[in-house]
Amino acid sequence: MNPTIKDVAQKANVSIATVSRVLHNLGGYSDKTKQKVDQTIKELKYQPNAIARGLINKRTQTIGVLFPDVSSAFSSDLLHGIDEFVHNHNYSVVVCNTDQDGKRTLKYLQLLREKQVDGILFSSEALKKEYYDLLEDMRIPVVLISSQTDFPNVPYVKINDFQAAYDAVDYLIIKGHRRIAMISGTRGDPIAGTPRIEGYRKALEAHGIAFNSSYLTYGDFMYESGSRAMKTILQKAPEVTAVFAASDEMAIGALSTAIQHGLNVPEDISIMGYDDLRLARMVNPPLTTVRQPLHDIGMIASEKLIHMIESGEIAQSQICAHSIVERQTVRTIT
Amino acid sequence: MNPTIKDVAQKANVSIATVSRVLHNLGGYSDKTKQKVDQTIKELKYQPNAIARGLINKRTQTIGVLFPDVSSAFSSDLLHGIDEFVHNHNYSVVVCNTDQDGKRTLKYLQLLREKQVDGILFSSEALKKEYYDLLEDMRIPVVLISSQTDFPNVPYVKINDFQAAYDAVDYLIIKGHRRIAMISGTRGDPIAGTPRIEGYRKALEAHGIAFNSSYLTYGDFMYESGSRAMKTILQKAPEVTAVFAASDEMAIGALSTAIQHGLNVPEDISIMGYDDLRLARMVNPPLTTVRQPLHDIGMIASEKLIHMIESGEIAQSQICAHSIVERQTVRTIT
DNA sequence: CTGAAAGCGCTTACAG
DNA sequence: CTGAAAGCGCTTACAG
Repeated sequence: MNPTIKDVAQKANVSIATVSRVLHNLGGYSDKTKQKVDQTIKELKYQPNAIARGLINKRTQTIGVLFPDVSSAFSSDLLHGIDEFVHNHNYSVVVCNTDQDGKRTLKYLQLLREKQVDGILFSSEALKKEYYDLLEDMRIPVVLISSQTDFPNVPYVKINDFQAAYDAVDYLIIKGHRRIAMISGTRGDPIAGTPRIEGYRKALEAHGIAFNSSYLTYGDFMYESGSRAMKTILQKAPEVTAVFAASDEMAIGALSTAIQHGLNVPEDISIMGYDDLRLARMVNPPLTTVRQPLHDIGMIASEKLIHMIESGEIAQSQICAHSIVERQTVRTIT
Repeated sequence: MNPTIKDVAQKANVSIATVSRVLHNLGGYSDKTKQKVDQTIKELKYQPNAIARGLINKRTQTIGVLFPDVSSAFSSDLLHGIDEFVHNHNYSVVVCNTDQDGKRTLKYLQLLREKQVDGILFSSEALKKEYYDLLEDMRIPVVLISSQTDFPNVPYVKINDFQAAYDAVDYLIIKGHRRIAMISGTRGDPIAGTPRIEGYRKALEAHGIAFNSSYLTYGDFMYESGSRAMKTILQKAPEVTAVFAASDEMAIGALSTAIQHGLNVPEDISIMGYDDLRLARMVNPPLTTVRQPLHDIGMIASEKLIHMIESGEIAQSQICAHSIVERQTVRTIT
């Protein structure tokens, strides 16, 4: 078996207490003992057992991360930021893929509790009362990512979805578009759905453009749904000059469909996305979109969570800045 | 604090040994005690502490996963398969992003050792002696994903890279192409580099086409490098009718560059990728590519690892089937 | 059918 | 400066 603290204590002729002390630079030992201990640690290739340590410290130095879909580009950008920050601060991350399935979410929350994670990052899903209650019970900090809640003590980090959508549509209008369709995300989604629709409507309104309900379609944020929505738009509202999609994936689905229907983008129709995934730069033409700084959001959320873990204080929610990234899918109408 | 086994024992008027027994359905207690215990567990909302359990069982029910880049589409497809299998078998996964940096790899391996993971999934990187030695020391099973090794007792799961590249180029040749360029991955990469180049060369050879060294360029698997390589090809070898890239990202980079240079794909130039990421379907035109079943590879590797953990046996390596996915970036030359 | 006790590998007062 | 001992929350022989 791997050597334990006992083994090094024996070999170095000291007590395990002393070994523990030099391990943690706690002082209270002579230089000579320190050297002896350090050396036997090396000889034995001793590495402390984090599990034993966790049991006694009631800290596992690990945080749990819940994603609705780990394999989405959205999640992986976030995960990258999270992983970076978390590892640099001596924590590890265990990931759970909830598959936007309420049952699994609850199951995973329980699992994370058993594994005694020190905190939880909860992404892209509304925090149901059921979850909140369990979380309360667990007495560990949580921070929400790209989501929002009114429950006390659970901070979130996200962009202002209303404003971002507003700005996107405003941008389109300023470019001369007036007949603008929207491909929204999941109908009724309180975070990434409704507020973005509101932004769309208010931007139209601010420019005196009447809202046309046949210009509003729904998808589920994924590529295929963007394709489908675009077909509907092309069929029912061919006069539209621009479409704003509530996710890059849907925008790209719309792009493909437009091209397959023989349209040129942006000459015949303009398309604008939402997210600025790595994807957005890769398609042809490169997608104009509103950027969520996902990597940063992941880092900031991690920072807040770790701060809460270590200080016991409640972190403030944070609204990150979005921006419009101009590429080549929107044309100016004169 | 959360209730412990002691709390339920007290409240149920039994010993902790008995609680533990009913927890594990070990038998050796009356129906009445079982009921009493079950009920107090519910009342107290008791959940066992996996850390304490791990300490004594020397099993943490968690596996470590090392990726060179968690945020790549490649890794996330893999991760999805891994997460699915692993959670269904009562394990959790902690992910580590090595950033293709040897130092971090070693550091993470050590971290995973401290955290006492039961096994490790090591992805997309060559297993250096240094890593192997440490892994030996740790005495836990490892399986390699999309990689390969001669070290004993470490199985891998991947596709046959030589054959897959061969088949891709063979496909292109059968479609009538003879002047075929290749955008290889990292020069000297023993897994995803050299074998794919060999496949390219052998396929040409088998059809009596001379290898032209100016048709072979190098990238690093990423989008930007594919763009750059394509520029070189367009400039130095404009007579080329098809390009085979060793990753979808590079293929898509090449695609974008071709289009930006005013070429039509596949009319003016054909492009073929490698991987079949979700991306491949999303671009325009949709990318013809060689498919690696990444989700399945993730699941199979997880299955092998867990089998090794639980049985102590060494799993067999496995070569998964690749296939050619015909989409719209390759034309037939007659 | 049930409980007392040892022990997993650590940390941390406490005493000297 | 150093060590003996208790204890973290469990599991598992062992004894009855």
